[in-house]
Amino acid sequence: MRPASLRPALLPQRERGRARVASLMAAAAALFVEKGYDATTMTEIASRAGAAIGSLYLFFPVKQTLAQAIMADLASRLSARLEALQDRVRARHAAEIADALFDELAQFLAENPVYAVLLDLPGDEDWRSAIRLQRRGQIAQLFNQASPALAPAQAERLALIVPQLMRTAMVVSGQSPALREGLFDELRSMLRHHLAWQHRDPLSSAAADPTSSA
Amino acid sequence: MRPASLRPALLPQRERGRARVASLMAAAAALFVEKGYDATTMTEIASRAGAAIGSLYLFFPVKQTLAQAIMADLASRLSARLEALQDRVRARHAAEIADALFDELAQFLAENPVYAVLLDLPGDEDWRSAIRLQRRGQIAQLFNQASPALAPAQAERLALIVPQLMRTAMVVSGQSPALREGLFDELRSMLRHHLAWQHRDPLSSAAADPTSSA
Amino acid sequence: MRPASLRPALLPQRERGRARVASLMAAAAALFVEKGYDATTMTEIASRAGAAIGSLYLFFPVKQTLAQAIMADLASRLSARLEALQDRVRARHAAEIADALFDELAQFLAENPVYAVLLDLPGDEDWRSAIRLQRRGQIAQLFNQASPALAPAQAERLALIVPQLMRTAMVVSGQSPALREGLFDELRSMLRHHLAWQHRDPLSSAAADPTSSA
Amino acid sequence: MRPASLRPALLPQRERGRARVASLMAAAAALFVEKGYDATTMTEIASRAGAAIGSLYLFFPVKQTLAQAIMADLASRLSARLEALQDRVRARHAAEIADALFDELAQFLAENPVYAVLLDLPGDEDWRSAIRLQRRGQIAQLFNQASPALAPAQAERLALIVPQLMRTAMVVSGQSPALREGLFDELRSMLRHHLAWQHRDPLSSAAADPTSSA
DNA sequence: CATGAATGAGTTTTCATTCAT
DNA sequence: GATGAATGAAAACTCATTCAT
Repeated sequence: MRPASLRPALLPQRERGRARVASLMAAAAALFVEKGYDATTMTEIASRAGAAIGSLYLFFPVKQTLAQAIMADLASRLSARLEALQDRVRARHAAEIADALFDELAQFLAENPVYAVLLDLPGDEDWRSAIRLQRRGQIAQLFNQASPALAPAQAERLALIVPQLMRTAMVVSGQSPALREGLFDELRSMLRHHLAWQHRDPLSSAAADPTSSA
Repeated sequence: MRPASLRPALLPQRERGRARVASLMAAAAALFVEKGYDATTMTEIASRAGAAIGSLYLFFPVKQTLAQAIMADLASRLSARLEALQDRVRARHAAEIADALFDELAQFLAENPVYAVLLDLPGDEDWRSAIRLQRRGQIAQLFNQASPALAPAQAERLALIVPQLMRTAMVVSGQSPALREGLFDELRSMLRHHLAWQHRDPLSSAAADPTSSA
Repeated sequence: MRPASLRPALLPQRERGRARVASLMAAAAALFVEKGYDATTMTEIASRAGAAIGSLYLFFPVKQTLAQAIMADLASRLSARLEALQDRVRARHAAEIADALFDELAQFLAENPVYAVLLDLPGDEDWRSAIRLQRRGQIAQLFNQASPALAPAQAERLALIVPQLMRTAMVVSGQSPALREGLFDELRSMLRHHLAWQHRDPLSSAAADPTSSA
Repeated sequence: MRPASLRPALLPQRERGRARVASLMAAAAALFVEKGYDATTMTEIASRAGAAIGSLYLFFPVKQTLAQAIMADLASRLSARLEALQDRVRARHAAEIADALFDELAQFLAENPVYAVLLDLPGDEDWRSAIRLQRRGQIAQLFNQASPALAPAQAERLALIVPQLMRTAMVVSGQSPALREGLFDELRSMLRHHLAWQHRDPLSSAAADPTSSA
C-alpha cells in the first residue's frame, strides 16, 4: 500500500460524471452493508457499479474518501430531516419528541443501513467524530425545546441514547417480522415511559417508584 | 495452498502449550480491541505475545479460529455468570432482575471489551449466531422467572434489548467520565421504570399513562 | 484470506495484456519443465517473465490455474493436430496409422515437454481427467478408421497405449543420443509389428505365432 | 527451511525401534502414493503412523532420507526378485523372458506403487539414477542370456522399454477391470511379437514385413 | 528414545493504488 | 475523462526442521 495520494477527489463537472459518482457510491454502500467496509475491495465496488477501477479512483482517490463521501451525504440528509422534525415537535412533551425522533431515525436507518455500518467502524477518525457530534447536537436541541423543559444534561444524554436504541432495533432486522414489530414498540414505549416518569408531578415521585433500590 | 481448514487446531497437551495459547489469545484480544479485528495482523499478535508466527498458526490455523476461541471462552464465562445470577434473582420483580442483569453485563463488558468487538463483526457466521442465541435464551430465562410473571414474548424481547442497552453504555465509554456516569444511570433507570410501569397495579393502568399516544 | 476462487481470472482485453499472459505462461511452462510443478514458485515465474507478482495473480489467481491454462492451450493444439492427422490417415492400415501417430506425438512432446509434466502430476483433478479422456477419444477414433478395421475395444486400448509409449521415448531423452535414436525406432517398430501381426492373413494365424505360450 | 542437518539417520537398535521405522516408512509410502511426495508433509506421515513428529526425525533427519530409505528397500527387493527370475529363464527365448519379466514387474508395481511414484520425481538426484541404472543393468543381463542371443544394444534398449511398458499398465489401474485386463494382454503380446519377429528365420524377413515403410 | 511445542524462512495470495494509452 | 493493465508492500499461511523436557 503506497502512501495515500494527496490529489483531492475530483468533483464531477458534467451530468454524466455526477451520475457515475452516484452509482459508485451506491455500489460501495451496498457492499459495505453486505460484507463490511474492510472486506469490500475497491475492484469489487467498481465492478458492481459497472465502472473501471480507474474511474473509481478518478473520483475517490483513497478508499476512505468513499466512506467519507457516503457519510457526508447521509449526514446532511439526516440533518435536514431532523431540522424538519424540529419544526414539527417544537414545544411538545419530551416523550412525544422521543417518539417522533424514534420513528424518524428508524425510517432513516432502514433506508440507509450503511450509515450505521460506517459510523461504527473501529478507529476514531476526526470526520467520524464530527458527524456524531453534529447529530448529538441536533438531537439535544430537539429535546431542549421540549415542554416542560428537560435539564440540558439530560438532553445531552438522550442525544446519546436514542440513536443507540435505534441501532438495537436495526440489529434485529434479521429476526422474524413479528418479533421485530414487538421489539420496536417495546423500545419506543420504554423511552416514552422513561420521559414521562421523569417529568410527572414531582410530589408523587418518591412514593410511586416501586423499583427504587433505596 | 490447500484449503485452510485441513490443518486441525492443535490442542495443547502440556502446560507450556496451554500457557502459550492463553498468552496468544490475550494478545489477540487486546489488539482486536485496540485496532479492530481486520486491522490486526497475525504477525502483530504473535509478536505481541512474544511468540513466533508459526506458533500462533500451530494453535490457530486460521485467523478466524482465534476469534472463535476467544468468543467461546468468553461466552462460557458469561454463561456461568448468568447462571449464578439466575439463582440470586429467582422470583424477584422484573425490574430488579433487569437492574441486576444490567450490572452484571456492565461489569463483564468492562472486563472483556473484546466480547462486543467480536460479536459485532460484519458477516454472520454460524458460531456467532449460536453465541447470540444462547445468550438470548439465558436472559429470557432470567426474565421468565420474574414475579409477577412477564409474558414470555416480552421476556424474549428483553433478552434482545438489554444487551444492546449495555452496548450503548459501552460505546460512550470514550466520553467524559461525568457524562458516562449519568448515562449509565439513565439507561438503568429507563429499563427499571419501563418494567415497573408495565407491571404495576393493573387497575390504574389505562388512566395513569400520560404518554399514551392515543 | 477468503477462498481463493472468488477472484475470477481476468481475461486480458488489450494487446498488452494478451502478450503478458503469453509470456507468463511461457515462463511457467519452462520452469515447470526445469524444476517440476511443485518446486516452481509463483514469484519465480513472475520474475522470469519480467512481471510483478501482482500481474501474475491478475491473470492466474491460483497457481493451479496456470497449469490449467497451459494445458488447455496445449490440449487444443494437440487436438487440432490429431484432427489434421485424421484426414491424412483415413482408411490406412492400423500399423501405418500407429506410425504416423507416433511421429506426431513425438514431435508434439518434443516441442511441448510441459504437456507431459503437467498431465502426470499427482492427484486427479477433473480437468486433467477430462483432457486425458478427450485425447483417448480422439486417438481411438483414429484407429477406428483403419482398414482393415480394428475391434473397437482394441482401438480403445491403443488409445491408452500409444501416448504412454511416447512418454517412454521422452523419459529417456536424457540418455545418450545414440541410445535414444535406437530406442525410438525400437518402440515404433514394436507397435508397427504388433498391429501388422494381428491383422495379417487370418488363415496362417495360429500356426505362425512362434511365441504363443499355449 | 533451515539447512539440512548433517546428522545421519539413526539406525534403530532394538526390535521396537525397527518396528517403528517400518511403520513410519509404510505411512510415508501410502501418503506418497495418495497425494504425491511434495504434497505429503512430515507431520502427516508421523501422525498417520501414530508417532510424534520428533520420532520421525529421529530416524529420518531429512524428508528425502525417507524417500531414499523406501527406495533402497524396494530396489533391493526388486533386485532379489529379478535375480530369482534370472535363474528361471536362463537360455529361454527373448519373448519368453519378456513375458516373465512383464509379469514379475507387474506384480511388484501392484504391490509397491510407491516405487514408481518416487522414481519419477522431478529432479535427478544421484541415488535415483543409481537405482535406475542398477535395474537397467539387471534387466539387460536377463535379456543377454536369451537364446538365441540378442544384440547387446537391443538388450539395453529393452531394459529401458519394459519397465516403461509396465508403467503404462499401472497408469490405467484406475480404469474398468475389463479394460485393464485387455490392456495388460495387449501390452504383453505386443512385446512378445516384437521379440519373436526380430528373431525369426532371417530369410523370410523382407518379404514378410507388410508394414515396411520402404 | 520419545514427545510435542517452537521456530522462521519461504510461499501463496491480496488489494489499495498508480500508470500508460 | 475513461480504461484496464501493472505494481509491490504487506498479509495470511505452510512446513521442514530443531529444541527442551
